[in-house]
Amino acid sequence: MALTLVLESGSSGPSDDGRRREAAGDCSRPRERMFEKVVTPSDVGKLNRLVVPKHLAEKHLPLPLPLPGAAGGTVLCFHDARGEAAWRFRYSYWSSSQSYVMTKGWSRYVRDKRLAAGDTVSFCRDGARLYIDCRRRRRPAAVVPVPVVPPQQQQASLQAVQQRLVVAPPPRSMKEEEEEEARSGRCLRLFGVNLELELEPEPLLLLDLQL
Amino acid sequence: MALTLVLESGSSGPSDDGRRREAAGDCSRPRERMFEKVVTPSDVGKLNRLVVPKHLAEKHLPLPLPLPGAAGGTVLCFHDARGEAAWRFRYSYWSSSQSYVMTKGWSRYVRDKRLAAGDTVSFCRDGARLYIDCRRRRRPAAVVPVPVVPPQQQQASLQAVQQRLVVAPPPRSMKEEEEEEARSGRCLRLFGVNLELELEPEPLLLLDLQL
DNA sequence: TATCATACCTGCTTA
DNA sequence: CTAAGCAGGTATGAT
Repeated sequence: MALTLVLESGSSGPSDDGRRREAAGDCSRPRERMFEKVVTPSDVGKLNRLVVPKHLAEKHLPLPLPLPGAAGGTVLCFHDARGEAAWRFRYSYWSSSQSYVMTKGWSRYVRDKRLAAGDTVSFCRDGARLYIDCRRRRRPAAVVPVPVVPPQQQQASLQAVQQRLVVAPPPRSMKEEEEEEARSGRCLRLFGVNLELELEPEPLLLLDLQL
Repeated sequence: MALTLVLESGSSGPSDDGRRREAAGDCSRPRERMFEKVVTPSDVGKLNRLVVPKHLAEKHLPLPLPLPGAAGGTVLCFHDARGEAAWRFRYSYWSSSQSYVMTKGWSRYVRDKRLAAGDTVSFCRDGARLYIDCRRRRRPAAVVPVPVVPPQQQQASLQAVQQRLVVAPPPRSMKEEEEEEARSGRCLRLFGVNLELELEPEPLLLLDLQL
């Protein structure tokens, strides 16, 4: 269950491009931007693979060996936008479907980042170093305008909204997830609730509340 | 639909081990018993492979070459419990899943023996000679005790029971199936009904009635 | 083109 | 909690 809260941002005017990208998880810090993809349901589903559009793959990524089996393909190592973690994906060409795919390791990324259809993954490079990052799409959930209220009343407002929600089964390790989210900067912990964070073109603060 | 009939055995005292094993399809005639496996749906399905539990494989079977492709694996030749037929299976180690498998040839065995999930395959050896045998699982159907009745009343009893059963769709070739079953000694044709045969530790005659 | 066979892969499950 | 085993898959070449 997801709910989008729209709060008026305290900042005035359009935010600068760099800060917005940073908060949105776009990998603009590394030098060379390669490509992005808005992931499909298949990319984040049970097929455990990401299809890399052919023209992008051939333009930006090293050619994987077209051999079948373990001899074929390549293992690509991507760094997190913060350079902390490394993600290893098997990268192959599937001759049957004439397409380039990330296979092994991809499903873990989907799970760890809780990637959903419509989200965007972006690939960058800094010399030989590869980077991956992702950002949430704007959810098509109902937008609930929340009036700006004094801080002492905010908790009460959130609780009122929460009471209208059905709580989904909790993830395996709540603590782990919260910590990961907090570190990634894509989640804001507020009033004991993890809030997903997105910045819009408009000077709004969009909070995706995942319960 | 399956029904288990329990009849008191005419023989007195515990039956001798050899005869019981023989009737159950266990390969006790060859000297050294290796291991058994209750086959899973995957083992008899379209994956065309039998997973050999690792500890059993490493204890009893020769180490297959761990190379991929035709260079890897071994071909193992198994004799029927009667020593008549020989079954050749490719035996490999799949490093990706860390498991030992019988591949090529296995699906033919499944088909020829009409092996189903829950059935048991047993592997034995007599020196260098390898044996394979299988037996039907005991169906998890309700056990219906049938009192011992004079032979002239038995047919009537069975018919009375049959009337309470729902008849499942017939197998592909009934005649072929009956002949195969009769030859294998794993089925007893009685009153025009094929009965699967198992012997229990108790001096009971257990009949699995498959309708 | 359909089917089979090999070799990959992965989420559960459990010790 | 972690790691390993394995049941159940997919991908793709061979036939």
